[in-house]
Amino acid sequence: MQILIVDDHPFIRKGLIHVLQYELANEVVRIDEAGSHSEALSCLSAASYDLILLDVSLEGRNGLDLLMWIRKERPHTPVLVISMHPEDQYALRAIRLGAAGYLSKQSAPAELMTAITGIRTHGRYISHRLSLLMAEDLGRTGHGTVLHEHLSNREMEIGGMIARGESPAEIAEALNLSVKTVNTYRTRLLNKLAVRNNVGLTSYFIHNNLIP
Amino acid sequence: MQILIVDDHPFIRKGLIHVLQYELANEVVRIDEAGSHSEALSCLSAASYDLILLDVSLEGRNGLDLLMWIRKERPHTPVLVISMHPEDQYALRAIRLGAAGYLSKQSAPAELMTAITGIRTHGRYISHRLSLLMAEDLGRTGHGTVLHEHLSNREMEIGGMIARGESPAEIAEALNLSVKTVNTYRTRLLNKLAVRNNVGLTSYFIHNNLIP
DNA sequence: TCCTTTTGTAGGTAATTCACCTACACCGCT
DNA sequence: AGCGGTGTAGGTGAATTACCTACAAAAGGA
Repeated sequence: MQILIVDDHPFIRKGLIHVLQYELANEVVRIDEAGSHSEALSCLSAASYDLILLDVSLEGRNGLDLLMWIRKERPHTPVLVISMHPEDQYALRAIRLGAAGYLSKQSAPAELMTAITGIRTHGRYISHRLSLLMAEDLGRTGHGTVLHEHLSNREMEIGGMIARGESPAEIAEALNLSVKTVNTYRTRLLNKLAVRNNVGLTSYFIHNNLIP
Repeated sequence: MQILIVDDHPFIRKGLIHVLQYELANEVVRIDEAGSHSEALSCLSAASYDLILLDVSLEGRNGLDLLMWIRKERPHTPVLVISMHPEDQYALRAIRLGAAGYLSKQSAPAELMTAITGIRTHGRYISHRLSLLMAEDLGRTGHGTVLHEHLSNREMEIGGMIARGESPAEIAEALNLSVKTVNTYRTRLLNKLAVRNNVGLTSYFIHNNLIP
């Protein structure tokens, strides 16, 4: 069994490895680690995996686009998304993007194994809480009570960066976009969240726990 | 050697334990884990420790008040603060509150050992980056305990208005000042609070309950 | 499937704001 | 008498914001 762990926190990687090695002691397991988007890409091009554990909050920006990449390029490799946010809107996004499961870092190590077993047998692992979230989400289709559910992934990503204090120029640089484009997203965010400026945006993101 | 790890992410706890056990293999080490404020308190009342590893971002943002408690009740137990934020304002706060060191979760596991050795020999571990931050901070704010303690009334007032989303022009209008003056206050606020822009200012005001 | 909306991208232009610097009166300390 | 912090404000150039337009690709609905 070959597993790839993508997370920019070395200690979390070690923790995951620790648990995996302990729990899968009776199997031949090879675990690779990637601490960044680009490391992940080189691992993926060099080897194939039976499972990828992916942290969505890679290096300040969104790991979801790595998930998208994986889903497109390696559609048969299951991805278990791990997040430091409590089970929340990221979970739904991840699942919609084709993640095989979603686990919060608050989870007990035992749940990791449940998730892995679930993925190996049914190809999916949906925690109880997550299924509730999904049901709720289905029931709400459309007229969202929560403004930010209508944000696209890109908007969410850029919103987070703005709310973390990065300047338009920095964001454009980091994402290889034009400053103009960043500004367009910003405008759309302000509209969708019904706020007037970056300050309102930041309040929104903080109060809704959209940023760490 | 007795170590207490306080972190609400089980995987980070496992990762830390993994590294510690590996690195301190030739010593007798006992490691306790606490996943919350209250678990930490019960560990602390039941045993004494040679070192505490503390995550500042415990659920309700209040890892720092656990630090305060420890400093008051167990002044001789060194606390190494660990955070998922990159080395930033939290670092300074933690150090001011008496932490023996500060480590970000992005750090390499090796740095954990450097930190622990530093703490055991000199009682402190200050990374290079952190020392730069501290110098910068001293040069800027003197020896303030709480950054916003040194805000004048006018600065506080205008800071609040900015953090509530009012534009410079509106503030000037409301207070019968020149936009230029508002801008001067803003600049002074950014310096005193050690933030880069209105977004940082807003985070500061929100997280410090300076606005309703 | 066809039509509409959303999303991702980006250009233009003008208004605002930001960054950084200077200035100066006043107030409270030492 | 002087020093540092506060309240006030001007100047200048850089950056950001505001508001528009545009268009291809994807998604979604009828």
